Amino acid sequence: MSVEDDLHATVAGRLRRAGQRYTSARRALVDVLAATRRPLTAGEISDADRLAPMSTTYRNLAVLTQAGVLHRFNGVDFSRFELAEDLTEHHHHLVCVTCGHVDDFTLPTAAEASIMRALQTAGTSCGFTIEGHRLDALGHCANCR
Amino acid sequence: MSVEDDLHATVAGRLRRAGQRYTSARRALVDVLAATRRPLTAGEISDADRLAPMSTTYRNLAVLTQAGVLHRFNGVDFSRFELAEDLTEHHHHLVCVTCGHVDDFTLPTAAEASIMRALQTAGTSCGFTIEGHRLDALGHCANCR
DNA sequence: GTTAATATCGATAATCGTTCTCATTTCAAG
DNA sequence: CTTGAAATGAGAACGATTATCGATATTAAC
Repeated sequence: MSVEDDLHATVAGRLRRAGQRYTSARRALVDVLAATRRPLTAGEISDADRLAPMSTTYRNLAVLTQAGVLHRFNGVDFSRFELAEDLTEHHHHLVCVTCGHVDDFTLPTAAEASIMRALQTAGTSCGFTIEGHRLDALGHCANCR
Repeated sequence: MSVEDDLHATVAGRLRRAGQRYTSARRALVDVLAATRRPLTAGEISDADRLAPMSTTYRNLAVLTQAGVLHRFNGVDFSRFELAEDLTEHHHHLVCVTCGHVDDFTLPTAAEASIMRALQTAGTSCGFTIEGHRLDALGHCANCR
């Protein structure tokens, strides 16, 4: 069983649990995101997926997000989507403040652990239950420097 | 000179440098944000500012952001605005993924330093020049738990 | 102070990413 | 096959944000 089959099997399971079907349109959408190392906008996904209709793209993005397959985060301009972290690996984003380009990167597990410890401490003192975090590095990419 | 006067003097300077005036509407907007410990949406600011017209609120939010007085932050639902960090202090956000509420919190300086060190290392290997970071904790607030 | 030049205000229209509607098509089960 | 439920796709609707433009206020020069 290839790693792609493994991914699709996991996605199919999550959709089934959510009472949804794993149609070819949704499979194509997952393939697009699995082939990229950065979060994509709905327009980029529609383009990459042979210009699928926006209504279908948006609906399936919502379904897949609801089922825990995708993760949505809001940029300055558009929303972007990526595979949920437990389907890939925990990572962070390098955001170019000039052109808006986003790349992925990872931190050593020791750094991750110390961040989560610090957040737990701060969160409980504010009455929040911390479940995750979002750490973006802001700067300039090679093109915009 | 009170701390509020100091803030207003700094804001006036930045607007002047940007070729803009510090009008009473803009002063009122800064006062609203200075009196709050969390980023506010345009609607909240308009409400707090005696229901100022949305068009004026949005235009002044854009002007003040352009001048480096405010920082725009995209929450789960709407955009939110807060005073720029160099006018207050470096801090992070607790974001409730259910209701979208956002609170501020700070980390010990040791934790901040180790985060920046880790980001510098990761950034240079991707060709990015790192200038800052954005760390948000995601979870549930006291109401939504 | 007056005045002219210029920037801001505020009501409204326009924009645009996103969501909703609904008739048509696809899918899975019997 | 049939049949019923779910998904699709074209287009309308929505809503936060932005642009427009005449009225108003502020600044600077006299």
